[in-house]
Amino acid sequence: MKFIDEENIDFGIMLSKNGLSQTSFRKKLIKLFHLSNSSLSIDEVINGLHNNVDKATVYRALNAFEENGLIHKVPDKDNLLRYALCQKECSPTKHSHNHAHLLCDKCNSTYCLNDFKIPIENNYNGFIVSNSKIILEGRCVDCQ
Amino acid sequence: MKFIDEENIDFGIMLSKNGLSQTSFRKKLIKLFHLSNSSLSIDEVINGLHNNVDKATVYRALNAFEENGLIHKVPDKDNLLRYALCQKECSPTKHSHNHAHLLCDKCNSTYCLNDFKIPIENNYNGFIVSNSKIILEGRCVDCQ
DNA sequence: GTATAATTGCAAATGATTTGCGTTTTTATT
DNA sequence: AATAAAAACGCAAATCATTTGCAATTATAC
Repeated sequence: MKFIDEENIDFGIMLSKNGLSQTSFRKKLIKLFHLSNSSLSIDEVINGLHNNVDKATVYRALNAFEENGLIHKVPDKDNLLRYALCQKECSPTKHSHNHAHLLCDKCNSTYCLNDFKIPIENNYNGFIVSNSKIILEGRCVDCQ
Repeated sequence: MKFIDEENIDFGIMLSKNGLSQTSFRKKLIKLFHLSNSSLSIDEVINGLHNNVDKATVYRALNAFEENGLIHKVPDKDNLLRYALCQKECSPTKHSHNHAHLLCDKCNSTYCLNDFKIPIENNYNGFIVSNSKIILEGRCVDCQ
């Protein structure tokens, strides 16, 4: 449950700020993510947008959103991509997702564990870490 | 670098112990993983097996190995699957990969951080965690 | 050894994601 | 607010990793 009043967000301006064109489709798309409190699969995105939308357009928009730091990808248990809003600290040039995702292996719901801080170093024996993906698989409350 | 003397391992018996048939192909395949100290992509597997092998057969064997707890899958930065040997504590019924993978985003080399113990709980607000995937992306020593 | 079950190899199917391209919408400029 | 340039859209077709069907071969169990 998010406690942001979505009514007060101007999604068009949000898109512009991130270097993306304001189209009615993309405004609906970014709003959909803000209304959802977990990640979305392609099909969930398409179902969430009542009107009939073209998958290629959705994929292109999702990739544009990702390249511009608005969303990021999370693979589910079958390695299919899901998409989730980025944290505030993301920017077009640097994605930082140093937080865990809880992924239900039954219903595929995803939740961000924003307060879960993993003690990750920058350097492991000379390997330089620039990004981390932590996925905790299991069962959500509804699926146990 | 692994310090196991691969000459002393009977890969046929290893397969049988894990409920897999001993075929000459599968013995070569499990040996290839033991000789490698990182994860392998499909193409790396096929190149590693001199003889010409059928991709479908490789995929089937890899899936069988995974179902029987010998290997597990790690997605690379493009979400393509790579395959890596399981730790000792894996069994056919339960995969436990509570360790991190270092994944070079240039050359796709993968390394296990076996001594990296992440403080993961069993339960986050009612979500029951049964498995964790931690992927640290960055640059390996050779690619910096 | 022989029968049953599993694996192999080949070709074809599947399914998610991407691409080409002509049309429409947005952005930047006057 | 008109217009030219750039980006996005929508449709169909292409791509590419992975899976599946099936007949032939090999392994396992009795």
